[in-house]
Amino acid sequence: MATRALVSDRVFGELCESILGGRYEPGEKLPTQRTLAAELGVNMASVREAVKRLEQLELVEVRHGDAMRVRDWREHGGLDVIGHVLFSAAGLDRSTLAALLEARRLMLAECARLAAGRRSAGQARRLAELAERVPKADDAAAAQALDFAFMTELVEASGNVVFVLILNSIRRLYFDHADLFEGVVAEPGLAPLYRRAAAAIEAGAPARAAGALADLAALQERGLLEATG
Amino acid sequence: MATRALVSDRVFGELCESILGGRYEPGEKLPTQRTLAAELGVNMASVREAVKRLEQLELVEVRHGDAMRVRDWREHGGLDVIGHVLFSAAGLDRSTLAALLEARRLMLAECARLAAGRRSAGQARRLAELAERVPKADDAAAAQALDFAFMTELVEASGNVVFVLILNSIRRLYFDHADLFEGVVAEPGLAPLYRRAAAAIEAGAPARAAGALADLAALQERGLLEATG
DNA sequence: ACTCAAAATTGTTCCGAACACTTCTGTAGG
DNA sequence: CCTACAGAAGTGTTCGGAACAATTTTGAGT
Repeated sequence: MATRALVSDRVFGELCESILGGRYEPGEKLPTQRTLAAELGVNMASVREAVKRLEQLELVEVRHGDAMRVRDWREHGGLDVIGHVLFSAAGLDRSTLAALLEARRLMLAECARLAAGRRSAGQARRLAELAERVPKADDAAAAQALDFAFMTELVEASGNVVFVLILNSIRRLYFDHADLFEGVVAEPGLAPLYRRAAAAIEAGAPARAAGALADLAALQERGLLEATG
Repeated sequence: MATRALVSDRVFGELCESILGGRYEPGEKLPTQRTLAAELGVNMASVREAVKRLEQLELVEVRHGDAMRVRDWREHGGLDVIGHVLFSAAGLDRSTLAALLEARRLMLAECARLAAGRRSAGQARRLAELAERVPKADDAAAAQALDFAFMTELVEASGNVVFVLILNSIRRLYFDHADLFEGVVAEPGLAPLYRRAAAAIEAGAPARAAGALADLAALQERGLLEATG
């Protein structure tokens, strides 16, 4: 039984789209909370809960006694905003997708470089195992899950918590819209690259590890951009 | 006139510390909203607003009809969580700071590489200008502001919106705790590196640009870690 | 034209109630 | 004895209204 969507979530979604969709200029006043509640036919408390989330994302600025104002997400928004600009009402934004994949590729390559110097024995073993299992996955969903498990282990092995958190932000997009990301595992020729990466990390060869990950991610990138284009 | 802290902000802060401070195991039930409201002596609506922010950060999972449960921030938390783990109640976490600076260095180097191939004429000019102005800053605060302006322009020139958003997440730490980050501009010998970086980007030399930024960031990193150690 | 107090506007917090969903419990039926 | 189901209990969700606090606007008085 699909539980009914929360009222505050609906309000959040509407405001999010209005702001990210450019229906408000940065600095422009938002309608008052009372007005929003009346227009949307909901209680003011629900509006406030939605506003608190927008405030957490730094999409709006609220000042007691004054109006709420929208902020320039490109200037103040954090990484968690990316999902909302990738999938706006207008559909998938391909230039944002390209940027996302490029950033992913560069960061994973750097993580591989770090991992080659820091990975524990267990991490090296698990990476090797996952590299073998990814190509053997039954369907796209399983392959995606294994691919992400591989990347998660890789980033974990880099020993840098910041990259871990960045990957977490990306993971949400990956799984919330799994169908759109099937392309990352669709390309043939990926299997040897997983193995090359795992081997280089186990061998403690930073440059080779980074190269392998860059190649792997670039191939996934190509496949995905073609699939969605 | 410092406006009094909001009730929901106070609740948010307390819960945030409890969760990030490890006072709850991942998956453990949180007290009920009614209980929290009673214990903290506040209204339930204020608790809910705080919870919505925690939910946005994916620090808690709320299920209608069931209890609220804390999530493992290391597994689900996005980049925006970093600030709360860097500055917990126990003070500044130096290992997290080291990770942050390392990730910053690697990403800025990659941004410089991209920028060398994509920067507009105006961006190249502004980078060169900022490179000249940074060393001439009157005090630490001004130097920090110029340093960040330089990095902002650099990331902007990389043409990748994901890196822009990541930098935004980092900027908050930078400015909300400006005193702790004075070290980034304290090191002598930074001035020529800014110029080298700007020149390489203007010349369209990716490898040189990446190298210059890596050196620059590494020097800042050293200065900051020494200053806070 | 300027100053300052009052009014209007807007966000903030509170209270109490009703509703919706999940889990627990105890009873009836097998 | 065990299962299945209805009811009770527990918890999050939404609502309506009221009072409070901070800012902005207004207007009277100088």
